[in-house]
Amino acid sequence: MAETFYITTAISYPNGKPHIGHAYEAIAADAIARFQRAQGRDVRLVTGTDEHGLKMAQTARNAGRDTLDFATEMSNHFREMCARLNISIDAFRRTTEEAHKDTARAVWTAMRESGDLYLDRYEGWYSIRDEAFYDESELIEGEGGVKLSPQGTAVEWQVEESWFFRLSKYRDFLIELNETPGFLEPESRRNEVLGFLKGNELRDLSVSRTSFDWGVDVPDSPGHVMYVWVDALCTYLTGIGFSEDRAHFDRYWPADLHLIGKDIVRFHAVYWPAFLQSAGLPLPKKIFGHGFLLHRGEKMSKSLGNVIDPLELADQFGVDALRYFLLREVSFGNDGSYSSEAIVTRCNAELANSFGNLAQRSLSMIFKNMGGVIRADLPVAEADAALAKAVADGIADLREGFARYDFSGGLDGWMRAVFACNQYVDEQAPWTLRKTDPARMEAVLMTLLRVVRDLAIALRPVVPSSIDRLLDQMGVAADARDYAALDDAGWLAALADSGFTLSQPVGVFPRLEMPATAEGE
RNA sequence: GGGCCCGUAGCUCAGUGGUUAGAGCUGGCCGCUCAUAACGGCUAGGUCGCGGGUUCAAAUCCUGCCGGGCCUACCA
Repeated sequence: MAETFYITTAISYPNGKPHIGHAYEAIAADAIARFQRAQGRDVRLVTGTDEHGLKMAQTARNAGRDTLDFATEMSNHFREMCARLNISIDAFRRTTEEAHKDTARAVWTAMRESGDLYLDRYEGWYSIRDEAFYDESELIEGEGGVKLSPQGTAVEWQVEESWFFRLSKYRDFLIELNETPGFLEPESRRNEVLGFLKGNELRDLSVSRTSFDWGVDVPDSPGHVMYVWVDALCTYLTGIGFSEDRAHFDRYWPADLHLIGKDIVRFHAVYWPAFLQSAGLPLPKKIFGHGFLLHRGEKMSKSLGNVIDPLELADQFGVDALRYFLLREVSFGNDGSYSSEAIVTRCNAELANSFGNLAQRSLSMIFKNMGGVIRADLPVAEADAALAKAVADGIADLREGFARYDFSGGLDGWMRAVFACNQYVDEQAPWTLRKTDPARMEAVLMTLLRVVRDLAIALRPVVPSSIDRLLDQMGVAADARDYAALDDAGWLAALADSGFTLSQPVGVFPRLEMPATAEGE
């Protein structure tokens, strides 16, 4: 049986439509999932929405809506985004599902049985907006001496009974865990978490609320609902059938990767492992906190009016162009910047001009000069072997890069291979060979067919639907497009024997129009 | 207040002690014409944020400062 690979995105709080950050994370997760499938792994990709909490209940009430109805509508925006962006999710789970509540309760009960939960009183300044308590010292002063949270939201003094989790008990465990190479990446995030863990006595965590009821009921504790993070993080367990299909769960847990934004690293690298350890469950193998996308170098915010709907970008430039751009342009783990011009420039230069045109010119020459006939029996010249080597090296670079979540680096290696192909076309000049040495021309064109096919297969996790349209035209079988196919030296002979011939090719990476006026200034 | 990360060509970035600091894009020149006015070659362009220091040698190590981002704290 194939080795498994379980990856999750963050579980989004759907208090608005998904923004480009959600799209970015989903696309990265999907590229990883498709890459691992291409490597032969048995992959599960899970995402979902975290729909509990006072904010959701209040927003629904203010809109005069039933809370669950409202949450469903908002959640569907996220589900639709995944569909639109071609995110190959195996499950989309909502925290409002009964199966998920069963998961969260089971984890709670296990933590309680470990003696890590106790009932106490929580008093403090509470911000409804942030759903968080703040220490007196954290508050800032607003106009007229009003106390505000560090985020500038209103706070009120609240006293409530609360369950607490003995986080303090896990400090040494968490330090050791986060010091483990590879557990938390990138390095800068790991430094931060270790600084937090080593620099402070960990306070026990308040993990239940009594001030509202829109949440998962705490077992045997009427009036309490679970704290957001106990609830939401358990979605990673729900997603592979924790409370529905234990064999399936056991096959995929622990997760190979929780892909998250840098803003929620602490919940994943500190609270989550402590919860799991307490509940007697294995820990995820890796947490990766990616950076944020900036619009023209500026943070997105509603007040700046530069919030861009990712689906509009997908409509304007195409899903695959958006996917390619985000993975290629941004150094994964760092913040990145995007703009319409950057998308158009990058995609035109690399997808349309360099690779798309390479494919198009190669297939077109085979169609016109060989009648589209495939031949695998032609002699291989030194230049052909050298090109094959260059392409194999570029693909190896891509695979090594992607295995480390270095997408931009991996794609850089892939591009070098594309450049080598275009140089080869120029040097061999098959349009000249057509008159001087037609047999050699055929060998050159078949060499190009081979390398285009390999480059396409390598890139497929990034731009799957475009590549499939290309490989369809090339007669490459739908079940021979993973990385194992790269090692199949006999594919061209098999294709030739099948009698397949190329038709007039149709380009799959069109040049993009530069917007007349820059978007979202 | 403490800590972490970043600041390298117009743009996006690589380069963490050692020859004249690199790549792609953009600009200029030349070539080619199979191809999506695409491709190839050549070329231009940098006080490596700023100032000190260590070293035979620093973009690379140390220190101070400036700018940006982030984490954190019973600063008043």
